[in-house]
Amino acid sequence: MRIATWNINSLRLRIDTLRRVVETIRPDVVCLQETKVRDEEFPLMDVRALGFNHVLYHGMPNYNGVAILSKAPLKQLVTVDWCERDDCRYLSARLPGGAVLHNFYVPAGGDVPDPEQNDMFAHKLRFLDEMIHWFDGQKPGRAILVGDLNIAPLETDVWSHKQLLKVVSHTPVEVERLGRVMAAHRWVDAVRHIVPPSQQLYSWWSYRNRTWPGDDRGRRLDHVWVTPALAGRVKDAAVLREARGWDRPSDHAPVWADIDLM
DNA sequence: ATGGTTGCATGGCAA
Repeated sequence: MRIATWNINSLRLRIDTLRRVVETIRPDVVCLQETKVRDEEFPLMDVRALGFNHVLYHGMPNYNGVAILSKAPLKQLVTVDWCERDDCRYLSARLPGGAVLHNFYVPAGGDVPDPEQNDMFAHKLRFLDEMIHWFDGQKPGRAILVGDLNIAPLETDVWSHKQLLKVVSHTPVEVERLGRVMAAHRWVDAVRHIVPPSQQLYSWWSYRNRTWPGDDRGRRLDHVWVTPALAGRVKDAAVLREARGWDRPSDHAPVWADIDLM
């Protein structure tokens, strides 16, 4: 099964780009973040026309919003409100074969990496703490976690480790928290299982760097993880980097992995 | 050090 994750930055604006992503990657399941559409206005017919007849979505006006698009039937699982607010950052489903799929949109955290000064950064850390406790209380089993985690954990996940140590997304406090989320459920980084950690790999490039891909100042914020039971079943994975160079792109590129779930 | 761009929705906020 090929599973893709993409922060689309407005589903309605980029439905044609989604079609191009689907034609290029040919995924069985697509997990979206930042759909930016309330449920009443979700473009269900357009999504079905792309071949996804089984669709879960959870959206709100203006911000956030997640969706899971699938060719095969899904079973929707209980939803969770993170940090006591329903701000549409999470959906989960059971896939054919029984594996659980989690789709996350972790808060970006604002600009100042200090929870005392910046409520958005405090929210990000609290969200990660809740993920730690949530996964700590569950048996790993067969599960897949994807999404925009808004953290680039490895030195090779950013264009300059040294220059980003104090930049939100790559600060030691966030990387340490994300490491504890991984440890809580013994998550394995499926993409780094395929692309060696020695190799630079990014999935996001700021809109503010107008020269893409010239200086290639990217970060790997989007992830696919699997539990140990599935680690040996990850057959391939990549970032669709070229999508960042398409007309009117999202600032994130899609990330996908092939996982043998049978 | 600062400002740079985008989307949603029409002012300013979050990314």
